[in-house]
Amino acid sequence: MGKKEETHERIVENAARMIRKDGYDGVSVADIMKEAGLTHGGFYAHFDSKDALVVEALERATADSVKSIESSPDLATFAARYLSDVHCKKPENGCALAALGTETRRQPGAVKAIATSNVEGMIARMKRLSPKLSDDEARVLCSALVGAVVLSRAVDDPKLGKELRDAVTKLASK
Amino acid sequence: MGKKEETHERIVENAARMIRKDGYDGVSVADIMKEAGLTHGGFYAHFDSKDALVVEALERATADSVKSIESSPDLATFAARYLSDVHCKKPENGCALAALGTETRRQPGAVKAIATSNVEGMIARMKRLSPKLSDDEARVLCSALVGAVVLSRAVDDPKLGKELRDAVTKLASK
DNA sequence: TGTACATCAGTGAACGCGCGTTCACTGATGTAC
DNA sequence: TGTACATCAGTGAACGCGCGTTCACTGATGTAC
Repeated sequence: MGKKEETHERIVENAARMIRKDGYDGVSVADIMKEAGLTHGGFYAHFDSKDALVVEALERATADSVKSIESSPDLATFAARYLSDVHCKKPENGCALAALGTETRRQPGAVKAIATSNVEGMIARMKRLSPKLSDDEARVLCSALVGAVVLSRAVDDPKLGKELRDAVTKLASK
Repeated sequence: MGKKEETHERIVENAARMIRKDGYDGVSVADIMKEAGLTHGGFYAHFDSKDALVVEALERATADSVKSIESSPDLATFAARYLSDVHCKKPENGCALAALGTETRRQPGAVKAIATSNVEGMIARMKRLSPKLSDDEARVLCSALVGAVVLSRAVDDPKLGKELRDAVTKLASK
C-alpha cells in the first residue's frame, strides 16, 4: 500500500470514529485532518468534498458493525455485547445506526443507502446466528436493540438506561 | 396573556417543531425568529441564550408526546399511531425521542433531563394504558417503538421501514 | 553512482458565508397629570 | 380629553468566530540519463 493510500485510510478511519462520536455536523474537516496529523488544506487531495468523506467513513463504520455480529458465537452473546455498558459509553467504536440514527435522515442519499444496508445486514446476520428467529422477531429485536442504546445514551439516569437494556437482553435470550 | 407572552409562546412553539425537524444544530436563531415573523435581534428579549430556548422547546415537544399517549384509548392504538406513516413522515409533530435521540447525548444537562423524564413518562403511561404490561415488557416496547421509528426514518427503503414498524405493531397488540 | 527534472501529497493563507450574540436605536403602548 | 413622558418589544447593523473550500507554494520522492 502506497503512502497516499495509507494516509487516506487513516483519515477515513479517524473520521469513522469522530463522526460516530460527535455527529455528522459536529466534526469539521480541520478536526479530522488534525487528528490524522495533517493540515486541512490537504483534504481535497483525498476527497472531492466533506460529504464524500462522510460516505466513506460511514461505510467503514458499518463494516465494524458487521465484524461485531459475525464474531459473536450466538444471538444472545451479540445482543449482550450490543447492549453492554462499554458499547453505550463508546459510540465512536460502536453501531453507526445507534450513534447517528436520527441525524441520518438529513444526510445525502448515499449516506442513507449505507444505513439501509446496515439495517438489512443486521437483520440477516441475526437470523444467521439464530436460524429459529422469525423475520418479525428479528425486526423487533433490531428495533429494540437500536432503540435501547439510543435511549440509554440520550438519558440522564444510568439506572434507567440499564433497565431498558436489561429488558431487551432478556428478550434476546429467549 | 400579554403580547410579549404570546410572542414568546409562538417562538417556543415554532422552535419545538423546527428543532425536531432539522436537529438542535440544524436550526439557527435567525431561522426561528423569521418563522415567528420577527428579526433575530429581538431573540434576547425572550431568552438568555439559544440553549435556554432549546430547553423550553424540548419541554414543549415532550408535552406533545404526553398528549399523544393520554389521548389513546388503549396501548395497541397508541403503538399504531406511534408507528404510523404519518408519524414517520412528520418528525416535527412527533416524539422528540425518535426525532432527536442520537443528538441529545451531546446537549446540555437540562436537555438530557427532559429526555429522561420523557422516557420515564412514556413507560409509565404505557403501563397505565395496559395495566397487565410488566415493567420489562413496557421497557422493551418503548425501546422497540423508538428504534423502529428512528430506523424507518434513517433508511432509504420505505418497505424496510414499514416491515420494522409492522413487526413492532404486532408485538404491541399481543 | 550522481545529477537534473517532473510529480504531487501536503502546507497554510485566504475566500465567502452563516452562526450566536451584542447594542444603539425606534416606535408603539401605557401611565401621570 | 389631551399632552408629556417612561417603558420596553422589536429592529437591523455589527462583532468575532469557525465552517467548507480554493489556491499558490514547497519539498520529499521517483525516474531518466
